[in-house]
Amino acid sequence: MEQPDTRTKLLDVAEKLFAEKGIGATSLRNIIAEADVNLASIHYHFGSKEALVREVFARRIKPVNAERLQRLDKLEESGEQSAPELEELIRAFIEPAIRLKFEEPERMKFILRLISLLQSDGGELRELFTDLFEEVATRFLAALQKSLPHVSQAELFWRFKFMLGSMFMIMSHPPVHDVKFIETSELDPESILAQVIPFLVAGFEAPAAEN
Amino acid sequence: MEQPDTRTKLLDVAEKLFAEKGIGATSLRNIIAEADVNLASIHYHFGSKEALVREVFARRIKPVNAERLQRLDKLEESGEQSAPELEELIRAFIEPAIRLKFEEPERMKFILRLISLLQSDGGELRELFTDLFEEVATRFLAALQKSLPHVSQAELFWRFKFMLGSMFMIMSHPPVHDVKFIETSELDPESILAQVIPFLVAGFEAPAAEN
DNA sequence: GTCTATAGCCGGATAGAC
DNA sequence: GTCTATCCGGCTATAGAC
Repeated sequence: MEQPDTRTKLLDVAEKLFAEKGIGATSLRNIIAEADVNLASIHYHFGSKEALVREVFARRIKPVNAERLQRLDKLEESGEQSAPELEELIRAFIEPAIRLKFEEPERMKFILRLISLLQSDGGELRELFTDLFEEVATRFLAALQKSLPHVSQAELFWRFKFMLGSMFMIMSHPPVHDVKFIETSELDPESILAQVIPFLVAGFEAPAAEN
Repeated sequence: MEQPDTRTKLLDVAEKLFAEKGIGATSLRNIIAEADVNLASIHYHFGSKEALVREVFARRIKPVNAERLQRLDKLEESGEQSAPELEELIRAFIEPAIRLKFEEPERMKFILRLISLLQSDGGELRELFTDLFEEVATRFLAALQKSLPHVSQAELFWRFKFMLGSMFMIMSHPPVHDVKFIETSELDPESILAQVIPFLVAGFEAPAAEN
């Protein structure tokens, strides 16, 4: 059994604690206690708490976004002239995150909660969110526009945001202390995809508002 | 010009700073500095930081949820035997929050960002979220079920969560430091409702997944 | 690369005068 | 109800031995 090095252990523990307690509420001391390493090692490996936070996110998000772009590339290649199908686009965006969440729970169970936290953050974390997602958002918005030419740019923008909202709700499910007013339902990726994809396809295809 | 009392001033400033910097990152000292009151006054009026946080949320959320329930009551009365229309139900849920956000921006501009923060919180704040929303969620889920008898309970639950996700995205719009990859579009409540309602109606009515 | 020790600051909370 | 003064613990960061 390979022992993770200190740097990896720090990232793992930080990720877990950030997801459980929030970033601001997690101190470096909390992290080094649970990782069973020395306080100074965080500064040695990352330089500061802020740099640690950035690395916690980047380590997980970059591969997921790379997969999204790769799938988008494939869709755009194979279609060539005709625009990719809406459902395939949505799936290319949603599925990499969902599959990771449920199929590699040990690796991903914390970070996906954290991303929705990033989104609603009002502070400096927001900038990090933009850095990490700008390319994916731009490319997918353009592809969606080609598949839905009758939807105005403003509408498409909102529908894309609503899609993000649905994804964040999935990502932060189940709540750490489970919400009482709902029954926790199926948690395998297939069921969840089967729930969210038809919902989003119907939403994207909804008739335009007559503004 | 009526001067707000200390208690109100504290709630206002706390709300603003929580939304801007996050709750964990906002200290009581930040708050009393901007409110220009004494440090001890927070403990005098609220007892602790945690109690202040609870009150910041409750003050804003309770009236919105009361309005939602009132509108739901009316829909259920007037329909009597037949179930209320789906679009009306969605509107009764979404509209009170949206209208407040855009029509009373001074009063509501901070708290609505905060609520989406509550939702993605993994810690004790989650409990507060449940306390504040349990009744509304239960009542609306039941009403939606009656209007959509062919949708299974599990599906309805997810679609309800997706609706919350869309609402949170609206609430946290625009991001404090605006995201670069999107153009900020229309910000009046009518346009936004005209975007979100058709999206959600279509999503709720989407054909069931063939699991 | 890892550790101890500590600097120096900021946090929430409270006692007690007014 | 408001204020000052203060307790005491936790925080990030760094210096310097090994």
